[in-house]
Amino acid sequence: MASRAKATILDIAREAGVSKSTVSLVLQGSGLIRPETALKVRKAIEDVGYVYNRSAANLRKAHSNVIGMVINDLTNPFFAEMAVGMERVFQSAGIVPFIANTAENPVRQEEVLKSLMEQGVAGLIVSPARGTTPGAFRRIETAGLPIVFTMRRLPESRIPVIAPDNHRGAKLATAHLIGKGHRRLAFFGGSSDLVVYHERLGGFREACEALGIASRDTLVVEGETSRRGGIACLETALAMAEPPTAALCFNDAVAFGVMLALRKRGLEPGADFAVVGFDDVVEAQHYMPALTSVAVDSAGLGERAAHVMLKMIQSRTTRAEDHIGAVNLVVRDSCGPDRRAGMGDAA
Amino acid sequence: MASRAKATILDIAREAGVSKSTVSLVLQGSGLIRPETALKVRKAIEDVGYVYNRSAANLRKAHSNVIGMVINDLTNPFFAEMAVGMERVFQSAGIVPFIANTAENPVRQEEVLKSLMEQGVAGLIVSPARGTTPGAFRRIETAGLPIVFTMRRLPESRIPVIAPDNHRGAKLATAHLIGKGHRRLAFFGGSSDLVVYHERLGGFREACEALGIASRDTLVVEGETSRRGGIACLETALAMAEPPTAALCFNDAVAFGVMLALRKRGLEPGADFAVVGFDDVVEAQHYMPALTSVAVDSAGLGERAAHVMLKMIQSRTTRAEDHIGAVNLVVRDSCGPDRRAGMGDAA
DNA sequence: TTGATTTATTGGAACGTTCCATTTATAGGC
DNA sequence: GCCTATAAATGGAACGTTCCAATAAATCAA
Repeated sequence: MASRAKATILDIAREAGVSKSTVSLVLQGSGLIRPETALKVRKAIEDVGYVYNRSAANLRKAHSNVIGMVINDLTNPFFAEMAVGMERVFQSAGIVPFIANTAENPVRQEEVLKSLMEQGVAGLIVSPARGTTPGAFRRIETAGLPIVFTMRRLPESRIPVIAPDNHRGAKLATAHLIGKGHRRLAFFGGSSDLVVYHERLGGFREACEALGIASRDTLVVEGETSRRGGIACLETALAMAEPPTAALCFNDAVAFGVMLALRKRGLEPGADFAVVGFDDVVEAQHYMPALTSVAVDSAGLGERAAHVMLKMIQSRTTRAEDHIGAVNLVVRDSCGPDRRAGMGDAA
Repeated sequence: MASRAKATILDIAREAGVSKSTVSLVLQGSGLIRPETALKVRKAIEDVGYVYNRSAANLRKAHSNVIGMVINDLTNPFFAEMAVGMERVFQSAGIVPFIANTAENPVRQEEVLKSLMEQGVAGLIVSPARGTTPGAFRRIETAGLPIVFTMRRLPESRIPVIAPDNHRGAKLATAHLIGKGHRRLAFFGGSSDLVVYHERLGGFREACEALGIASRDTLVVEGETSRRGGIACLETALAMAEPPTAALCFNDAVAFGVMLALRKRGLEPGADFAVVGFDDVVEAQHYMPALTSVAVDSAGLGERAAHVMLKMIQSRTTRAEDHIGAVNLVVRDSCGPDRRAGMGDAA
């Protein structure tokens, strides 16, 4: 055990009675080597317990076969689903994605990006942490390293983005709520330092306006994008003089929180208060009641991001088109009609 | 932009008018350098847009500051929670963990491990994929690379394991069920190629035996460790002549599936059929009804695994003690008394 | 046979760091 | 002023690959 000084290609060469260059060629699967020689070498590789040293190789070769995937919140199942989509396409391209979590912390993100770059990754797929400064990716851009954003974009950045059509999704969901008869609507969760927030809120507002809901009848409550945030939003909203009867939530986690808080107050989500989520994570359909949500096809976005990255690497460019993924509203059981319309409120 | 030929410490040296050795020293934060010189160098580093090349450094230095974390199912929130725990301790040690997903695929696992090793990681924390062959980690062991398993162990391996006390957890949960008056019990989900499965099932059996449940009154249904698996298990069980009235599930995902399937049949989880989960993921407390589950402290296990790894790296050993984490049963609302047994207890 | 071609193999010079052994500059003691 | 001790900076040899240019061996055309 504690095997002394790890084996190098020179050890293999000695063992197999060939030159180091031959070994190198075999390792790269070159067709130039006579099959019997290759076999001999491969045997020697086994015998000495050799581990390829990519650091050494990277010193000469331009780039590695690893790409970094930087995610802002690993505990959000949404990102796990996206990661799985990416992995599917990278795997078939012989690329190994390494995932790193920033936990929404820009400082941590800085460290992670630095580490990934030092490691010599071939490209970066990033879902930026909240509060990322515009200059945070300058380094990477000047290094000419391919990078694509997923889900979130930065205010004024030329980096390509793969994201769902947030604006349309929010419009769809809001129209659904209004169609159910709701007249006092809320938008729950998220915060204005996120571009996505503005997109979704924009869709919400546009639908309200188009369908004749006065802006004084809309309520916007910022908050954490988590269950806890949802709970807080609902509390705030119900404390108002004329509380809303329905809410579009920034994402499913917030929606789950809202439903939880409703239950705690003895209100039935869906019947007493309508709620729509965003993202349509797998749990959405298993909740009680099942959550109506805007499906964004997370795995599909992941695949798309991976494809774009692959293309950028191959064509050694750092430019690419944005990609706005289609969305659709999945109607389940969390939005009944407005009950109070007509008869004051019961709560 | 597109700055060709990336800058090296030689470029910095030229820019700052010092030698490459000096630059290297500054990079490592050596106290040997005069502060003004260091400042000058640091400025030059900024100016040329330098990116540290860890590959080159690794060629001389023994090991890097990255450790690999290989996970068998990223979409299981349990692992995300564990990952977060690990990250907490690694971060403060200046180590960046790279996460890779194997999706329960031993072949993929092989690739991932290879890639991580080539990358020159300082250590590996692995939750092995189902169906991993005993020899899969031979390579890593002979290379003298520190490795620890989490959650799962391999049949006959000397690699240290960080895992919860599965046996005790299952016993606790089963005793709880029996205490509620249930006499026909099931164990749902998991499969016998997992050591964990035998541990949990063993605890279940031991409790049954100790508390006077005949083994013909117990039912064991293997199945996927997912919601889907849970649904299937329940269907199978209810199709029996004398179906069980309560089940211990292999993990929370299975339990969620069971509850879902119960609802679909018009049965109320908790009242009509008792179910207890394993792992106590965050969703457990938010479910309807809230799920009684064996809490294993996932984040704590992650932290512990990280600490063990850190110690192994520092003491450059490849040995470490196993660590069996404490468990406790969190009683919520998913297990009522057995209704069919006359009247059982009043709780 | 001889030279030309093709097929296999090989030595050596990079790649960008680290680190040891030196050198050079600075300060102190007398 | 000289010698010594300390502080600061430096050159050069690794580290384990890749890749080019060169060589050696085998094949072929004449």
